[in-house]
Amino acid sequence: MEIAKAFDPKEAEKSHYQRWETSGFFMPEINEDPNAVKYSIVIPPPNVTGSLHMGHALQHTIMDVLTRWKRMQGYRTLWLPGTDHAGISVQRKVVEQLKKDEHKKPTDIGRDEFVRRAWTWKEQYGNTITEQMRREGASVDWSRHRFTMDDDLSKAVRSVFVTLFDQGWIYKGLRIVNWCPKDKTVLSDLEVKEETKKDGKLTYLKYPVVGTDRTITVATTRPETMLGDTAVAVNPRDERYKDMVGKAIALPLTDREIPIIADEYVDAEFGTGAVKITPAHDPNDYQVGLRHDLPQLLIMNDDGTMNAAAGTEFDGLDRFKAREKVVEMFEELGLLERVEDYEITLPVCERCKTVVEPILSDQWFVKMDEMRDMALDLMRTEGVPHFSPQVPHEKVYTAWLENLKDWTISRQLWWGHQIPAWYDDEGNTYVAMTAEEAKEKAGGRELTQDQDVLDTWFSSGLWAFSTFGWTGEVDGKKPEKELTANSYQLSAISDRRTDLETFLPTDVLVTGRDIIFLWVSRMIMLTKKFVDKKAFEDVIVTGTVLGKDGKPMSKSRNNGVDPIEMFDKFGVDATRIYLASIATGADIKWNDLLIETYRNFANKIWNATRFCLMNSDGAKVDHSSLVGHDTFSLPDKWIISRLNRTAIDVNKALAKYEFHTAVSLLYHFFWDDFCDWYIELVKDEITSGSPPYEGGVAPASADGVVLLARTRILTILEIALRMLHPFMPYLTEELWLKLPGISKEMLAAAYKSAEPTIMLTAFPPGDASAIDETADAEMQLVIDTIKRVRNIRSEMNIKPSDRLAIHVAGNAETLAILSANEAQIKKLARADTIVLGETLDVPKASAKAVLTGGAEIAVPLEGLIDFDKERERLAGQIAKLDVELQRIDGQLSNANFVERAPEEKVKELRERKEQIERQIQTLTQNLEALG
RNA sequence: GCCGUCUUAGCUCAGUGGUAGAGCACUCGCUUCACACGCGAUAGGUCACAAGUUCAAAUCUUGUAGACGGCACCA
Repeated sequence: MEIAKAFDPKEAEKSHYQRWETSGFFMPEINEDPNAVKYSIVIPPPNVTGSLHMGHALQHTIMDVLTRWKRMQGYRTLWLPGTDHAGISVQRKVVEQLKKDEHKKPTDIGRDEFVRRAWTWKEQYGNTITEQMRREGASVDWSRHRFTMDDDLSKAVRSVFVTLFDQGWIYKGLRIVNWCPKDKTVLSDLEVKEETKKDGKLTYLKYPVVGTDRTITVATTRPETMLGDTAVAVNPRDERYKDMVGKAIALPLTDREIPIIADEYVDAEFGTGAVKITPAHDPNDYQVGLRHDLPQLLIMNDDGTMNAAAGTEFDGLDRFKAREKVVEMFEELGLLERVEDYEITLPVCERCKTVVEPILSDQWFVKMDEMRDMALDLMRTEGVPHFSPQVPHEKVYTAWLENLKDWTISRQLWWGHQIPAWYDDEGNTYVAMTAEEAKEKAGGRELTQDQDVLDTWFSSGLWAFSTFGWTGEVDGKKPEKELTANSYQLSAISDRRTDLETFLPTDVLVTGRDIIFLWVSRMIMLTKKFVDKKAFEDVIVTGTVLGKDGKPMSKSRNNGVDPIEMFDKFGVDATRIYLASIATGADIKWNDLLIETYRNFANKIWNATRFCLMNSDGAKVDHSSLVGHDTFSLPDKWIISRLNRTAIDVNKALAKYEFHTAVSLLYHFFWDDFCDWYIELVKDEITSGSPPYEGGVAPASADGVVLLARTRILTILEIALRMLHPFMPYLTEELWLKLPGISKEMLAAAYKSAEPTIMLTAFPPGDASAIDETADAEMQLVIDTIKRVRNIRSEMNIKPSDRLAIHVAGNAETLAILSANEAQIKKLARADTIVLGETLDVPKASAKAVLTGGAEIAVPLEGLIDFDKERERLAGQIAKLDVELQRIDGQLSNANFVERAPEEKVKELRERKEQIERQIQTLTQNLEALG
C-alpha cells in the first residue's frame, strides 16, 4: 500500500470526528460490559460568550487524554460537556448590540424582551466554543450537553436557594458591597481585582470644630465621600484629641454637624490620627458606624454619580468630577491643608476594569461558615480533593477557606436565574420554587418578584450534580433529553435517571488556578451539602500558557496565540501532544518551535507507518506474532522488551497525571527505539521481496521469515499507535485504519459490537514478563559498537560511501553477541567485513576505540588516517574518562563514604572504576602505539 | 505586610539526595530506495548566590537577590 509522503493533518481531521460522534463512541453506553467501572469528568463550562483560547485547549487536551485512556482501558467513560450562561458577559453583549443596532437602552425594551434577545444571542453565538471543541477532537458525550440555564439546572438553582433560605443559610441585608458603576451591579469579593495607581492623591482636609477656632485634619483618597461623612473618629488614647471627643464638627460644604467619636479602629500612629467616617461608603467606616449608631448617608447613584443627599451643587455630578470640585471648594474655603502624591491600589471590576465603589446596599448573601467547615473537614479527614500538583494548591485552598467571608449572590442584571423571592406590599418576603407557590404562601396576596438574578457562580457551584439531572425533587423524574445523534439506537441508552448515582463523584476536575476559589471550592461545598457526596476525587490544576513575551495572554497586550491558528498551521494532534508535554501545573511561555517538534513527530509516525505499509505484502497485524519470543532475533527481543516497558511506564505516568512524562516516553520510544534503531536494524529483512527489487528482478514471493518480520513490525506499530491515540487521536485513527488485518476483532472486550476504531481498542497495559534485561544489555553492546564506528567515520572524515572493515577484540560472550548481529552492524556502520578475535591484529594506520564493557575496536584506515587527528581523538576520549575517574577516586578514598554509604553503592562505584581504568589503559596503549 | 512558586545548555523547558537531560538553535558530514518536518557525528552547563545538614546536595534546611502569583491592608 502506498500513502502520501507527508502527513496532512487536515485530511485526517476531516471525517473521523463525525463518525466517532454519530456512532456513539463518546457515550458511556457504548460500553457493553455490565460490570465496567465508571470513569467520569465534568467539563468546566466555558462561557457562551467565549471562544477557544490556549487555556481551554490545554485543559481539554488533558481531559481528553484521560477520557480516551480510560475508555480504552475498558471503563464506562463519560466526559460531560456544557456551557455557562455568563451573566455579566452576555448582558453586556446584548446591551452593546441594542445600542448599536437600535440606539436603545435595556429599559426601553423592558426585561422580558431583553431576556428574549439574550436567548437569541445565545442561540446565535453561544455555540462557537462547542464547535471548536469538536475540532479539538474532544470525546465528550454531546447528548448530555448541559447549559446552566436549562430547565433542569434552573430548577436545581431554585431548589438550592429555597432550601438554603429555609435553613437560614441565605439572608438578605444591608452591607457594604463592591459596586460596579458601569455594569450597575454588585460584585463578589472574588470578582474584584486590584490595580495599582502611581498617580494617586492623598488629600488632607481641615474640618472646623464647633465652638472653637480649631480644626481637625483628616486625610482621604476619595474626597467626594466627605459629603457622606457622619462622624470623625480618633483613638480613645490619643492625647492630641482627648479634649475633642464629644465635640462636633461643622462639616464643610454641608449644613450638617457631625460628632467627634473615639474608636479603637483608629491607628493614632497613622496619618493625622483622625479619620473621617463615611458609613455608607466604606466597609471599616460601616463597622464604626454600627458601633456608634451613626447615620448611614448614601450619597451616590448606581451609575457612580452623586445624588441629592450630596447637596444640590453635587447632585448628578460624576464621582470623579465631584472629587475635583470638593477639593477646589475646600481650597477656596482655606480648608485644604495639602495634597500629597500617593501610590494607591484601587479595586476594579474584573471584567470592565471600572473602579469599584464600596457602597451600602441591600443584597442577598450566603452564610459560609457551616459550608466552610464541611469543606475543611473533607480536606482534613479524607484529604479530598487531592490536588495535582499538591503544592501549593492544597495549602492555598485551605488557607482561603479558613478566612472565608459571606458570599454576595445577588446581581443587578436581567440575564441569569432570577431570584426566587417575592414581596408583598408590606415588604414581607416569600421564597418559593414558583410564583404560584409564593402566592400560596402569601395567602393569595399580589406579589412582585425580586428583580435581581443570582451570581453566575451560584449555578456553576451546582454544576457537579445539576448536570447529572439533580433538580432537588424527591422522585427525580424528568423527561429524557432528546438525542441528536442519529446512527445508534435510543434503546441502547440506559436510563439517565441513574446518572447522578452512577457518575458522581466524578474522578477528576481539570481547571485553572484562577477559579479554585470562585468555582472549585463552592462546588465541593454545595455538592457535599446537597448530595452528601464528594464532587470529585482529584483536582488537576493546570498552569498558565503565557504569551511569547512571558506575560499572560490578553487582548490588551495583543500577545495571544489562537489555538485554531495552531491547529491550521501544525495540526490538532501536534498541538495536543505539545500541550500534554507541559509539566502538570507549570506555566509555559508560548513558542511555535516547540509545536513544530511535535508536528515533526506526527510526520515521523506517518512515515514510519508508510514504510511498514510499503513493505507489508502478505502480512497483517497479528498479536500472536510477538508471543514466544525465545527464538526471536536480538532486535526483535529488544524492541518487544522496550515496547512493554514503555507501556507500563506510560500507564504509571498517566495514573499520576504526569502527562509530560508519558509524552516523553512515547516520543523517545517511537523515534529513537522504533524508528532509529528497530526499523533500521530489520530494514533489510522487511524490504527483501518488496520493490524496488535488487537488480530489478522481483522474487517469486516473500518467504516465511520475511513475512514474520513484516507481521511483527506491523504489530509493534499497531500497539504503539494505540498508546499514542489519547494524545494524537486523528493521526492514529487515520493510520490504524490503514493497517492490514484491522477488524472488529481487535476492539477491546467491552466494545465488541462497535465498528473498527482505534479509540475502542485496548490501551496496551504492558507485560512485565516481556521485559528482557538480557536483550536490553546485549542490544546496548550492538548500539555501542555501531556508535563507536560511526564516531570514527565522522571524526576521520570517511566518506559515507566508503566501506570499511571493523575489528573487534573481546571476550567470548561479547564476540558471540556481535557475531549474531553481524549483518546489522555491517549495515548501520557501513562496513564490509567484521573480524572478531581474542586480540586485535591490525595495521598501525587504524583508528581505535574501546567499548564500555572493555572490548576493543579498530578500523584500519590505510591511507585515510590522519595520525594527529587520531591522537587528538584518543586523547579526548581518555580525558573524558579521566574526569570521571578522578571523581570516583575522590569518593572511594573518602573513608566516610566507604563506611557509611550503602554497600551496593560502593560496589557499583568500584566496578565502574575498574571499567574506566581498563578503558583508559587500552586507549593509552593505542595512543602510545601511534608514537 | 503575609503566604507561595520559580531561577538548570544560546532559547523553551524536563529532572532529582549518589556519573547533569530533551527539543530547537549552533558546528561538521550526508539527496543511505519511510521521512530534509529527515539521517549521522560533535560542541555547549561550578543546575541564581551564600551558609548549613549529610559519607554524598543541583536535589533537603535557612538566608540573600531577581522574576512571578495569591491574600490582606490602604484614613
